[in-house]
Amino acid sequence: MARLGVEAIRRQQLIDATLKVIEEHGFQGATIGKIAGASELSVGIVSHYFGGKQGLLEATMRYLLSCLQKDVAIYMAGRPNAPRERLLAIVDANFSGVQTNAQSAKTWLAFWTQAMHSPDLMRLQRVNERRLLSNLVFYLRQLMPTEQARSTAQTIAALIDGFWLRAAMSEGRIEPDQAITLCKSYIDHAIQANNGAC
Amino acid sequence: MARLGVEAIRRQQLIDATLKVIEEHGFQGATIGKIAGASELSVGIVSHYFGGKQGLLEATMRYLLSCLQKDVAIYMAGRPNAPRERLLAIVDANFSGVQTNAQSAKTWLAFWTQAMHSPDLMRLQRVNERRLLSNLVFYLRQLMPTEQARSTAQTIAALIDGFWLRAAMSEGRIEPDQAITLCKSYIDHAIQANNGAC
DNA sequence: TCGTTCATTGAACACCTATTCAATATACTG
DNA sequence: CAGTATATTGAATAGGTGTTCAATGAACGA
Repeated sequence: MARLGVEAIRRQQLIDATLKVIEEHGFQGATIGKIAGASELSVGIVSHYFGGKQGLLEATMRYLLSCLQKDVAIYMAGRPNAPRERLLAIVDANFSGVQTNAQSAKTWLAFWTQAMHSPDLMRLQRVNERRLLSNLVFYLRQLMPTEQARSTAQTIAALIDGFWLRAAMSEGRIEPDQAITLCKSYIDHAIQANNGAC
Repeated sequence: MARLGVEAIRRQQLIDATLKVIEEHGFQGATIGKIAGASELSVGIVSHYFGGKQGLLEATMRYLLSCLQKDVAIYMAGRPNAPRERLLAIVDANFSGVQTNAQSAKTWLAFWTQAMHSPDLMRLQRVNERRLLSNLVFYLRQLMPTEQARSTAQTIAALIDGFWLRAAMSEGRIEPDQAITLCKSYIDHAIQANNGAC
């Protein structure tokens, strides 16, 4: 085995196991013992690579955020460079996680809840939120006045979060297609309202 | 002391203490010991009146839901009986909790998270969700076609949840006024779009 | 006043969790 | 093949949690 790669492999093993256990047993039921069992490693390895449970949870959230960021990049790369197309790509990317894994919404919600009492997690969450907002504002400003762009961005962000929340609550029977359709519908309405149409 | 009223008083004491402790220490940090301390009662009383910690948490969520329902009734009573007014009242009611207590959003989020792994809490959450949706659809149908009313209701519901989530995350620096304004703005846009205006 | 019922207490208990660290296994080096 | 460093283990530990229940306190009726 590649000696230098062991650490990276083990870390990812543990992060994957953490996601799996949270999905299955919830945030509260995600114990070191269960995570170690799911990763087929020992309980001691968590402290060795992450300094403790908290470190593993932070790393797991960081991983989820990086996946989201990567999805945004991918969806944008596959579309023409026009403001409206960029906005729709952002919506698609933000719901791609729901499509691939219905349970992942639960994990996000668990992290959000945990973040309120953990400054480190909260900071991560804030960075992600600001990135989404500034992304939205950037493209909306090319379609409407700055002030209105800001309001519309806030509304789109709330809409995305709201549909995620509903997806998490609906226990598998989610319809991300509907959420995407409604989000895009709102975006087009907001654009048309400023296009001087009529 | 009124002998027959003791039970009701104690139950409310414990529910109030639960809300206070969750606000302060989060859902995970809300232990029987802390709740008992905050209520100035003993740890044994929880099992006596609620059968255990889980029972107390369910009763607390039930209490929050009943408060929300009461708020909706109050805000509706204070406005004229017109579809648009009713819709705006629903928005106001759903954000009244944030205004009075910035931290209560955290408690809601904690309950949502908990609900995913507790069938009883999930059932309560579903009932509440359906009530909000059917309420919205009822009034929207008087302003637009049924199909569009359904979509708009879904969007409004997601918008409300999304702004609640952002309120919970923003750690006190929330601006419910802005959330209310944006929700109402969306409602008016949706109504005008179907009014054949232009 | 005494006896009875209801309300409340909180120490004792059993259970669970994260962390630690000496022992062991594994993989590289000379 | 030693020898050394690294990687991994998992039993032992310490701390914390919810629940129980015998004992105590308070209020009421006869």
